[in-house]
Order: sequence, then structure tokens, then C-alpha cells
Amino acid sequence: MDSELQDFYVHQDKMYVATDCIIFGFEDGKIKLLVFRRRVEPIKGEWSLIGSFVKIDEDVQEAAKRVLTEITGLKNVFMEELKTYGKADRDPGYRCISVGQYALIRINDYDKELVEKHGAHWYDIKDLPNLVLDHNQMVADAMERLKQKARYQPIGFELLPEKFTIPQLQQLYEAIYQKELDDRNFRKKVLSHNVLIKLEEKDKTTSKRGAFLYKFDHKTYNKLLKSGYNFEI
Amino acid sequence: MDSELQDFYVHQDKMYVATDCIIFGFEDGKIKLLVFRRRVEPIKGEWSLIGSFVKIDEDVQEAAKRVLTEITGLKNVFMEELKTYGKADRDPGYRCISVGQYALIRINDYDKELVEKHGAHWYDIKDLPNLVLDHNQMVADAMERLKQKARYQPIGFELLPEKFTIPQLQQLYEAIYQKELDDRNFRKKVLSHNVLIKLEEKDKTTSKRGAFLYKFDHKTYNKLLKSGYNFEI
DNA sequence: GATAATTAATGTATTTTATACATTAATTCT
DNA sequence: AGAATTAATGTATAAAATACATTAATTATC
Repeated sequence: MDSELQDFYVHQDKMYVATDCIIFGFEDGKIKLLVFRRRVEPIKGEWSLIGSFVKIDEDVQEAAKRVLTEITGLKNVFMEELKTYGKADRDPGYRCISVGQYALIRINDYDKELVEKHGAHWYDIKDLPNLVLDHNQMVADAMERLKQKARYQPIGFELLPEKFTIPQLQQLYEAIYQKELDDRNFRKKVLSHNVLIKLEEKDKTTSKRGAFLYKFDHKTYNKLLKSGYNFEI
Repeated sequence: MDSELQDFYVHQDKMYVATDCIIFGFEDGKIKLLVFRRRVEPIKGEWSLIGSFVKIDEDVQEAAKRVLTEITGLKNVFMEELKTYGKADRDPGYRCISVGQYALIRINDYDKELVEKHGAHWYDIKDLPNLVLDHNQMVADAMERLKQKARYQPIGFELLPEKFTIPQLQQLYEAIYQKELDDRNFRKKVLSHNVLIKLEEKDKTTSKRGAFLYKFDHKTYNKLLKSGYNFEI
């Protein structure tokens, strides 16, 4: 019996705490999810979210950050707790609760080598494979959260490059809401918040004319927040 | 050394999972919180949220329900996960993460004897004592959640009796938002959703004229939900 | 039994925001 | 030079939010 299979039988009476990361990206107008081949028995080798047990002297949040950095090489990524998955029978191997945390990353920022080394793959959110345990549920919950949260907080920008065009931003929101938006009204609404800085440069990768690039203005946004303003897209 | 103090030293290397309940009520126009005298060492006897370790074969959610029922005698109470408190040093006694769950109860429904037996007390949310560990933070987080959530989902009704008047409902929302609302506009908005059933009866406890009682119409609300409608107050 | 006092209920005008929709602008490719 | 393509702008209409004043029903008091 190998040591992992041994664990499988030994630890039925011990409580474990794990964390799993629901890692979202945005590419080609589509929301994508980073998935991995599961590294431990049982069901080793199946598609899975990336996760880890929380160490005895480690904050749960730290554990999630650790995992994310190990895999992507990125630090300072937007990450937020989703919810805790605490069904007694959710994992056939251990009594293990898992704190789901979703992350939003700029898809081209991460260290591709690191990711490939871990047998990772970016799946279109609309075309996911079966994931182990309750991981498909976690993804569904995270997607729902993203949908709700993106409307009232400017977290969508975490999925775009630092510099982006209005049509790109619109594409992103269309992907999140799964709904087409009117381009004239979208632009009007987005710009009305005065939290975008228009740059001199244009992006010409998607059109002959080119579209002006913008940056999100964190400074102004934070100021506005303090004076009781409400972001909404 | 008594057995609880012994536990205190023995279990430093074991991971525990607990759940704590943030129990809200509404009375006299005020949001109130149900707090207890802590039952275990260390800091036994201090004001605390009510909680419990999650048993090895018990769902986390079940554990929270169990606690709530033990204390209040109530079942089928609105309860929702808030977030997980997972700092490694949050509890000096154990390595223990706690899943915070907030509950909304009709303050007169619960079994008063049960509550008194447990040394409980309803505190005005604006006038809380110091609670053990990170429990004040849990309450602050739960209050913030309630504030956010009540706006877009009709959870406020969970804090009112089955039958309530519009002025009562307004008082509740004023307490949640911590802000005065215009009575004419409030009434208009609330009734515009068509999810309140006007009864024949009046409540005369607060005025000579009396105010008509209403019930929340769950059936209609659920129908509307399915057809993509958005509740907002 | 008229009047004062008190809270409930209703209505309207104004401002703001959301929606629906068509044209012009800049650039590259042929 | 003109066709093709995506970006950018504007306007009219509908809907929703806000601000604000009066009337209605009832009980308590003189």
C-alpha cells in the first residue's frame, strides 16, 4: 500500500482544513478557469481545482495565497473568500472541509512555465470538464459571485491588462453577465464614473481605426468611495 | 489541572473546526444581537457569540443549525454563512478556524426559558460589550452583510413577525441602513413590488388610527424571481 | 359631543438615470 | 480613390428616484 493510499484509510477520524482556489482569467472574450490534474489519492489524475491543506500554523488566507503563488508565480492577486464547503461526506478520503477562494488574474501575467509544470489548463468557463469532488459546484458558486460582485465593485479590471480599451472592457462585462450590452450606453455609463484615465496610446490589434487605451484610476476611485459614492456597471 | 485547562495545553497541534452564530433580532426599532457567557476555558465567562466545534461526522451547516436550535428552540430559521475566520492565532487555546454564520430570527418566537438558561442577553447592536476573540469582528462583518443583502433580497422580513405594518417595515430598514427614509417614497417602493399581501386587520399598538397589517407573499416572490425580476428596497 | 392630538395613508411635480436607437470618424487594405 | 471595419458620439423617450404637503382615521380630553 503506498503512503497516500495508507493516509486514505488512516485519517478517517481526523478533521482536515483545506483551501481550494477558483482561478479566473479572461482571454478572447471568454472567462476562463485554471484547472489541474489532482495530485493525491483518491481520484489522482482527475481534473481539479488547485488546493492545499492548511498548515497548523498558517492562516487560511495565507494558505490560499501560497498555493496561488506556487502555481502561477504571481503575488498581490485579487483573491477573496467564496465560502466554506463543509459537508461531512464531501471528500471520500478525509474528513476535510475546504475554504473556497476565488482569484482574478491577468491571464498573460503568470509564469507559463510554472503553470505547465503543474499540468494546468485554461478552460473556457462554458466548456468545463468534470472536476473532482464538489469542485464544479465551487466554480458555479464563484461565477455567480463574480456576476453579482462585478456590478457594484470594480473587480472586473483585475481580469484585464493594466491598459485596456472600452470595447475590451465591454466584452469582459458581456462575458461576466452572459448578456450583450449596448455599446453606446455602456461607454456612457462607464465613463460617467470618472474612474478611467484616457491614455494617448491606441490599441490597434482589433481594428484599423484603433481604440484608445484607458487605465483604471484607483486613486480617484478610493477618494470617491470615502465620500459615499456607489460604483455600478 | 481541570480537564478544560488540560485541553488547553494538549491540543495546540490539532486543527479544530468550529462554527459561531451571529444571531440578529429586531425589537423597539433596534437591531439586536444575542450573546452568551463563554462556556469553555480560556476566558470562560466572558461575553461571546454562541458556537460549537463541528463534530467529525457533521456538516458545518448542520453544526450551526444544531447550536441555534439548542439555544433558541427554533428550527427553520434563516441562516447563511458569513465567512470563515482562519487566522492561525485567532484563538489562544486551540488552532481553531471558525465558520461564522449569521441568523435572523423573530425576536419573540424563541423559547425564552432556553435562552435564559444559557445566560444569554439581547444587546442593541449599537451598544455591544466586548466579545471574546474575534467575535466583535464577526458581528461587524455580519452587520455589513445584512446591510448589503437586505437591499436586494427580502431577508429583512425574517426579522419581523409574520404580520407587520408598513411603518414597522420602514423602521426595520432604517435600523439596518442606519439612515432615515422618506415614508411616502418608502411605502411606494415597497408596495410597487407586489409581494406584500394587505390584510383586513390593523395593528393599533403604535397609533390611534392603527396601521394595516401585511404579510410577505413568498409565492408571488418566487414566481417573480423565476421570471428574472429584481427585488430592491 | 366637539376638539385636539397622533400616526397612517395618499399624490404630484421635478430631477436623475436607464434605455433605445443611427450616424459619423479614423484607419487600413485593395 | 474607395471599400471595409471597428471606434466614437448624440439625442429622444421612458422609467425610476427624490423631494415635498395634505388629508384620513382614530382615541383621548375638555
